[in-house]
Amino acid sequence: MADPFYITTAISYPNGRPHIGHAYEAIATDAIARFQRLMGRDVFFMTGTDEHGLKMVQTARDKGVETPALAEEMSGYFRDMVAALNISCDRFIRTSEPAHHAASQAIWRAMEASGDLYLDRYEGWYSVRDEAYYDEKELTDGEGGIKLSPQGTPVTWTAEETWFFRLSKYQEPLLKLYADNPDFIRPESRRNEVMRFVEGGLSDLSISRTSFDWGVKVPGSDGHVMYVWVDALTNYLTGLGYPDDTENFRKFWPADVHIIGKDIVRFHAVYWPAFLMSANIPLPKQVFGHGFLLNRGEKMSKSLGNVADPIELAERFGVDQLRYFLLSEVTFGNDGSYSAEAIVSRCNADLANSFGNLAQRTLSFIAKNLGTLPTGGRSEPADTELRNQIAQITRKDVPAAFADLGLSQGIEAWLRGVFACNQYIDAQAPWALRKTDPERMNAVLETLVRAIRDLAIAISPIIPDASARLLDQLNAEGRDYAALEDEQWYDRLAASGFTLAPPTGIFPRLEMPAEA
RNA sequence: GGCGGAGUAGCUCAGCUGGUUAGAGCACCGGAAUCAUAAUCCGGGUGUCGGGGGUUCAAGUCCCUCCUCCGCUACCA
Repeated sequence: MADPFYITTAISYPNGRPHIGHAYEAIATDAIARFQRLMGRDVFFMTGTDEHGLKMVQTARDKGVETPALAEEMSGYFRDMVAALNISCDRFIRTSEPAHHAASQAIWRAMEASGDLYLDRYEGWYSVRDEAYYDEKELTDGEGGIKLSPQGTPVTWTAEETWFFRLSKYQEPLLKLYADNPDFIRPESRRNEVMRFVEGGLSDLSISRTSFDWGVKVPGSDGHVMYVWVDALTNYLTGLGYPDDTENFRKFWPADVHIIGKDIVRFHAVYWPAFLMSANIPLPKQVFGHGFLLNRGEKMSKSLGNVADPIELAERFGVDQLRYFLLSEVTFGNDGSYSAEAIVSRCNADLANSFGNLAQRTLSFIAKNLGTLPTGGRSEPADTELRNQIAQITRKDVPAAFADLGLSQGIEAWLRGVFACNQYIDAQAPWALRKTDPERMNAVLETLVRAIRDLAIAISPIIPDASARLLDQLNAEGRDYAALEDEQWYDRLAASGFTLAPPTGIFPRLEMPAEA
C-alpha cells in the first residue's frame, strides 16, 4: 500500500478577500502535494477557512449582514481562488462545519481529562475592538478620561471567567520535542526563535471567551466559546474525521507537514504540539513557516493599495506562469518580492524562451519533416551525455530538492536541464543534418524528445496544466516520477505509429507592462 | 536592551567543515546560427566579497569591533 502523506496549509481567516499571500501558500503547498503524489505517495491535502472570532462578527455588523452569511460569502472567495489556481486539495475545511465543532469539543474534553484545563478569572484592561487585554502600562489617556490601547481603541476594566490551558506544564516536553526532532520546525531560523521563546518560560494560556458567541461552545460551560487557536488548529484533525476512528484518521494522522506563514509559527510549533500532547494525540512531523511576499519590496497593505488579487494575476499572466514565478523566484522559507515586470521577465526567460521554445522548435521540426517519431538513428557520445545529464536532473536532483521543500532549488536544477538541451540542439543542428546526415538527425531528435518528455514530467508539480498539455502533444502515457525510469516508452510510442501533429506553443510570450 | 539572521557583479542570489584565476540567472555589449514563440548558442565582469583590526603559510569563509537592514523577544516612558 502506498505510503500516506498528509499536508495542510493554514486555514485562512476570511474577513477579507484572498490576496497573493494566501495564493502563495496554497500554490506552494499544492506543488508539494502534487510532487508527493507523483512520487507514488497516497496524499491527503487540506486547506480551508477559519471562520470564527470577534472580527468576523464585527465585519458582519459593519456590513449589516448576519455573521454566518458573511462567512459563507467570504469563504466562497477562498474556494474560488483554490479552484482558479488549480489547487489539488482533497478537502476544503470550514471551521463553521458541525463536524469541526464536534472535533474541537472532543479535543477540549481530552485536554480536560488530562487535567490541563482550569477555570479562572481574568482581569485587566480589555479592548473589545482589538479583542485583547492590555497591560496598564501600555495604555494612554484619551479624551474625557477614557483609557486607550496602543492601537487607540477604548479599553474597559473587564473581569471575566475564562478557561486556561496549562501550557506551563509543557515547557520541558516541548524542548525535548525540538531537541529530538531537529526538523520539527523549519526553516532553521524559525526553529531557533521558537526554542528561545520556550526556553524563556511559558505562561498558561487563556483559551475561552465569554464576550461573544460566534465560535465553538465549550462543552459543559455555558456562555464560553473557544478562543481562536484551540478551534483553528483542530481543523487539521477534523479534516480526517477526528474524533471518530475513521480510516482517514488512522491512515493520515499524524500530518507530515503543516505549511504556514512565518507569523503563526508559534501557534503551530508551541501551542499545537502542547494541545496534542495533552490530548494524547500524536504530533505532526513538521511545521514549515514560509516567508511573505512583498510588492516591489514593500509590505502589502490595504492602505497602500498594493494588495494584489491572485485571480486577476492568474488571468493576466496564466495560472502556471504565476505558480512558476512564485515558486522559482522566492526561496521557500524566505521573503520574496513580486511585481508584474518580474513575473513577465521570469516567465518569458525560463518558460517561453528556454523551455517552451525548446519544445516548440523540436516538435515542430519533427512534425514538419518527419511526421512520425524518428527511430534507429546513429547515436553519438553527445546523445548519451545529454541523456545521462537529464536523467540525473529529473530522477535525482529535482525530486531530492522538492522532497526537501527546496522548491526554487528544484526548479533551478530543472532549468539547468533545459539549458543543456538548448546547447545540445544548437551544437547538433538537426536542421543542417536533415540534408547531410538524416540518420544522425534522427538520433538527435529522439534524444531531444526523450529529454523534453522527462523535463515536462519533472516540472509538472509546479506547472501541472502546461506540463500536461505538452505531454498530451507527445501522447505520453506515464506521467509520474516512476515513469522517468521507463526508457522504453519512446520505442513503444514510435512503434505504435504515433504521428506528431504540428505543435502549439505551451508558453506564449508575455507582454511587458507599460512603464508605471 | 537581549538573542538570532543578513550585508558578495547594475538587479536577484549561490558560495559546506578556511586552500587553485570568487560563481549562476537576469539585464547589457559583441559575434554565430536561422529549426523555433525576434526565440537559441558562443564570447565579454579591474566585483574595495558592508567598514576597520586580528589569527593563519592561506579568509566572503574563523575571532574582535563598528555601521546598516531584518526577525524574535524584553523593557522603559
